[in-house]
Amino acid sequence: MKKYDFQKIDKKWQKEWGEKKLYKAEDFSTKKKWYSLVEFPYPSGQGLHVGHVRSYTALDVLSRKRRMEGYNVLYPIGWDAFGLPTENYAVKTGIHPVKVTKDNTDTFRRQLKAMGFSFDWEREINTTDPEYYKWTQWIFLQFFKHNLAYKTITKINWCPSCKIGLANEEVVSGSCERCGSGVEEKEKEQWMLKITAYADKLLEGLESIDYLPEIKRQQENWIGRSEGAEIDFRVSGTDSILKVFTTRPDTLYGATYMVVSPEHKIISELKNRISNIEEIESYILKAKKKTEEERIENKEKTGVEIKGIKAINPVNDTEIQIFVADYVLSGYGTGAIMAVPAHDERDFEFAKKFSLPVIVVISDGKIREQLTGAYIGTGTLINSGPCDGMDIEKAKEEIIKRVHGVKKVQYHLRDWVFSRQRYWGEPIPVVKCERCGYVAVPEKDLPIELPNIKDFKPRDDGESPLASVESWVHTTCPACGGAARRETDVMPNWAGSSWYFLRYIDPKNKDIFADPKKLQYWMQVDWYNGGMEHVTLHLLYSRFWNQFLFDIGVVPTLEPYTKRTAHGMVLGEGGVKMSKSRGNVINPDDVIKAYGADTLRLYEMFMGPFNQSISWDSKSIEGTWRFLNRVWSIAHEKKFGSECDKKVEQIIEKTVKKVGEDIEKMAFNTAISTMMICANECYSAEAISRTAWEKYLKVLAPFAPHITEELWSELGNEKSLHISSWPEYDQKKIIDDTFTLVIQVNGKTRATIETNTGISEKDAKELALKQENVSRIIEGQEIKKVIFVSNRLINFVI
RNA sequence: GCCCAGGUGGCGGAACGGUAUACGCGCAACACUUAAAAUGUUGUGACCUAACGGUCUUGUGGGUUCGAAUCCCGCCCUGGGCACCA
Repeated sequence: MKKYDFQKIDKKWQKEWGEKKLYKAEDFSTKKKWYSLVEFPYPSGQGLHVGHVRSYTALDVLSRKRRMEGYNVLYPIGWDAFGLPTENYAVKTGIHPVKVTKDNTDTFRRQLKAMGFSFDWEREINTTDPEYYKWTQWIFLQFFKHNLAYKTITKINWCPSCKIGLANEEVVSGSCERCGSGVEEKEKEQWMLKITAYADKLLEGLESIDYLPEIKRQQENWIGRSEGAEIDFRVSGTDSILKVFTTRPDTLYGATYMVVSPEHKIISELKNRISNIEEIESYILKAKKKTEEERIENKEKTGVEIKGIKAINPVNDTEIQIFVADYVLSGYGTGAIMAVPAHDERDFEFAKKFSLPVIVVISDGKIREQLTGAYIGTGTLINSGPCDGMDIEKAKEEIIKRVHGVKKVQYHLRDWVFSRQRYWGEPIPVVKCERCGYVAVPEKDLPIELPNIKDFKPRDDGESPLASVESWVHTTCPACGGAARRETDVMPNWAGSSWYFLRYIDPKNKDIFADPKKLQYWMQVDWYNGGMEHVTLHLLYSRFWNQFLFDIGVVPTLEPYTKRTAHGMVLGEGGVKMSKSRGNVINPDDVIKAYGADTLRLYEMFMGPFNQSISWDSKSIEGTWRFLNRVWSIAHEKKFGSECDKKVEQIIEKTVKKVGEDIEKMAFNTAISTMMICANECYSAEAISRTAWEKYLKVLAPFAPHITEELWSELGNEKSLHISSWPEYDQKKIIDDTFTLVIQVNGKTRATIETNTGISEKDAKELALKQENVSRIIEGQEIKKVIFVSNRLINFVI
C-alpha cells in the first residue's frame, strides 16, 4: 500500500490556509464569538516542547470544532519573552536579548506553523515589544495611581547565585526555583503590588467560574483565608500589650502560656526587665541563621522562656509564662500566639517538651485519661468558668465579647514582590525625585524603553545593570521639573502574561491597550487551557490584574476566564522528565519529519487521558500513523456513491455522536479510539455512501486537519473542510435492532444471546431458559427472583 | 503532617452499578514476497481441560447489592500541591 505523502500535503494546505486567512478572527460578526486561549510559550533556545504541542492541539481541536459549528473563533498565539534564561544566555555570550528573542521566536513560529494549528497569526504578540510593554507599564501606572503599587523595605528572598530577589512563589523548598542554590534573606527596597487587597474578591470570584475543582482548591489554599480574632494580653506590671491572632478564641481558658516570634518587638521593648536577655539574644541569633531548608528538615520545637516578664490571660487574669520560639512566624498574624496545648498540635508538642501545663477546655463527651495529642475537634466547653457547657461556635462569640477582642480575617497570601534587579524586563515607569519622592512617568511618555547596553550582568551591589547607564538614569521630575533618577528595577516575568489575553483582542492599537468595544465583544475567554504549574502564580496574578482593570472601568468583565482546564505533562520514555542532560528530549521537528503533523497531533491526543501525565513512547506512535494510512487507503480504494452498508452507516452516526461529546469533555483518547474502530469497519465495508464518508472526514478534521482537507478536496469539494459544518447525527439510526442479552445466574454470566431490541421480560426469560448452559445450572433449583434489565441482561437468583 | 489526583493484561489505557481488559503498542502464526520491510488476516489476562466448559483476576481487607473496577468504611503504595499560617 502506498504511504500517504504527508510532507507534500502538510505544506500544501498550510500555505493555502495562510493565503486564504482561513483562521482569521473577525472583530464583530453576526456569528456567536468563541475565544480559546492557551498559555503562550516562553521562547527558549530549546525550541518547541512536545508538551506545548499537547496543549495547543487540544484547544486547536476544540477551536476547529467551534468554527465548524458556526462560531467566530479567536485562537491567538504570542510570545512571553522576558525572563531569566534569555538574559542569562546574554550574560554568557554577550548576544543581545533582543537578538536571542528574535531567533528563538522565529524557530517557535516555524514549528507551530508546521503543526497546522489554526492560530490567527495576524494577532501575534510579543511581551518584549515596546508597543506591547508600553501597556504593561501603563497598567502598572494605574496600580500606582490607585495606591496598589508601593515601594517598601522588605526582607526578600535573595538568590546569591542569580543575584536576584525572588518572589515567595519562586522559592521552592528553600531554594531558587531556577538554579537550585539556597536562598538567603536580605533587606531591600522593593516595588510591591497589593494583591492582598483583592484576596476576598479572588476567592469570591471562584464561585462564578468553571475551573477544574483541583484548580479552585489550589487557589483557595494559596490565598489561605482564616477567620478569627485579635486578643490583647497585658504584660504584667507594664503598659505593654501582647496582641495575638487566634482562630480559636473559644479555647482561651486553656491558654497556658504565650509564644512570640524571634523578631517580635516586645523583646527589645522590655529588654531591661528580661532577666535572661543574653540567652534570649543568642537564641534569636541562632534562629535567624537557620536557613529555610533547615527549618523544614528539622521541625523539632525549640524555644526559650523569657524570664522576668509574664502575661495575663484576659479571660481569667491568670499569669502565664512567655516564650520565644521560631515555630511562631513573624510574618503571619501578630507574630505572637496564645498557646493552647490541649487543642493545638504544635502547642502540645512544645508544652510536652518544656513540661508546661495543659488544660483541656473542649470536650467531645469522651473522657481521656492520658493526653497523647491535642484534640482539635468540636465539642462543648469545660474548665471554662461561666462558659462551661457552651458549644464552641457560641463560645467564640461570647469570649471575644468578654475580653474585648476584635474579629479579624487573616490570609496566607502576601503582597506580590514586583521588583527585579535585572535587565531583561519591563522598566518600571517611575522616577525618584528628591523633592517629590516617587513620581509616575506621564502616560504620554510611555513606553520607557530599555536602553541598549552591552553588559547585562547584575551589579554586585544587587542593583540592576540599568543603574550603571547614567545617561538613561538621569532625568527630570515630571512634577517639579527638578533633577530626578529613573527607577532601575524592572518587572518580574509574570507581568506581561498577566494581561496578554486582553491584547490579543486588539493587538495593534496605538491609543489604548484594547478598544473597549472589541473587549466587550470578545471577553471573557471562553476556555483557557494550561499547565497545573501555573495555577497559583500566573492564573491568580492574571485574575488579579483583570479584576483591578474591571474595577477602574477599563475591561468589561470581573473574571477573565470562563473555564480553565489543565493538561498533564509529557514525560520522556520511562516516565522521567525530558531534559537536555538526560538526552531524552523529543523534538517535534523530528517527529514531523518522520510521520507528519497529523500523526503527531493524533498521537499526543491518543496516548492517554488529557489531564494525566504521560510518557513518550516512540513505538506507540506507529499506531496513529497506521490509522491515518488506513484512512488514506479507504479513501482511495472505496467508491463513495449513494449506497451504504447499514452497519457502516450506523457506526459512522455513532462515531459522530461520540467524538462530538468526547471533545467537549477533553476525552480525546476515547474519541480517537472510536474513530479507529470506525475506520476498521469502513475498511472492510462493501459500500460507503459519500454522505457518510464526508461525515467521517468532518469529525476527524479537527484532529488531523491536513489529510482530511486533502481527501475532502479530492472528493471535489471546493471550499475548505474546516469551514464546513459540523455533522449532525440521526438519533434513530444509532439505535440497534438487536443487542446482546446477557444471561446471568446469581450474578454470574452463563450465556449471551443476540436478540431483538425491546424484547419483553417474559420472552427473554423463555429464551434464556432454553440455553443449555443456563438450564443445566438451574435444573432442580428453585428460582427465587428474576432481575430483568431492559435491553441488557436477565439474572436468575436461585 | 494536611489537601488533591491516581493504583485495571507484558506496556499506554477502555468500561451510565450490568459480558472487565474496548482502542493502540508489543508478541505469535499465516498470506503476499526470491527475501526482508510494508501491508493484510487471525490469535493474544492467568490457571485447569482433548474439547464443551469451569475457576480465578481491576493495590489490599471488610461492607452494601441479585450483581461492584465503579458506591461506603479501614489500610498500603505512587504522583502533584502546601508545609510550624496559630
